[in-house]
Amino acid sequence: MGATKSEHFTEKQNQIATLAKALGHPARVAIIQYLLKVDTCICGDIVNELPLAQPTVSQHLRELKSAGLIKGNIEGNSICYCIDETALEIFKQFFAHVEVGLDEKKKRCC
Amino acid sequence: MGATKSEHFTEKQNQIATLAKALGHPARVAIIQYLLKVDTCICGDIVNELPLAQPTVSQHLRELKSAGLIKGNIEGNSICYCIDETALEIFKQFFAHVEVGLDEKKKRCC
DNA sequence: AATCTTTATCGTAATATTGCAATATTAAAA
DNA sequence: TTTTAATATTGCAATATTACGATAAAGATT
Repeated sequence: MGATKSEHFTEKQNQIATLAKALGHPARVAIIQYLLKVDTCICGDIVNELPLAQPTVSQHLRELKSAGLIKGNIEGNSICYCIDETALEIFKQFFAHVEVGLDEKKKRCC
Repeated sequence: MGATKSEHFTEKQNQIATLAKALGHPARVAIIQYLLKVDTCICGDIVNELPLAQPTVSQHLRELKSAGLIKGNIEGNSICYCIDETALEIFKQFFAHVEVGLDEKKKRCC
């Protein structure tokens, strides 16, 4: 026990959950917001921006990357991280579905 | 160590992270989808729908509720759970900001 | 080549999450 | 009022996450 039973859920449900989970930490929200704000996106800048140690930030970046929310390009010495729009598209699509579902629900019980 | 350092982040960042974290499990995604699909929303139905034991589902419902994504109304013997649209509104707003941010970013490096 | 800079990885401690059996709670039904 | 039905809570084991110091890796600079 303790491990999520992903195999019992649909691929789509797991996909949304993975994306949401990746965004489920304030540091990772902050990273996404920072990447949106600045024009350049060097990893070191992110480390300086966040109130966390470098290895911790590196770990958060890896999680965002493995979830597909960001991508990283090696640029000489340093690494350039950017938002990956495809993941955001999936997210957006899910919320669009939610919206439609809510509109179609006539009977509101709560 | 081990605990998230929420105090170092903005209220907004923590709010988004909390919502995303609540959605960061396939069972909880499935619950939201189920609530959108059905007209009635009795807790027992959710338990039957999910491949998890009743206490586990109850726990997931509590997490969704404490994050503000759903609300529960006592209805006689049973409990009626529904989606709370205000939380979804916050989420939607965040993604709208992301969208704007992406559009304004001219320099794409990755 | 030696050093510096930048980022990743390892190891590990603290804490949180997931899942469920057992049990409690509360309201309906008999 | 006993029984049944529906949810919640407790307690606990397994696993995952968070954070960071120490260290590694790899390109840049001198």
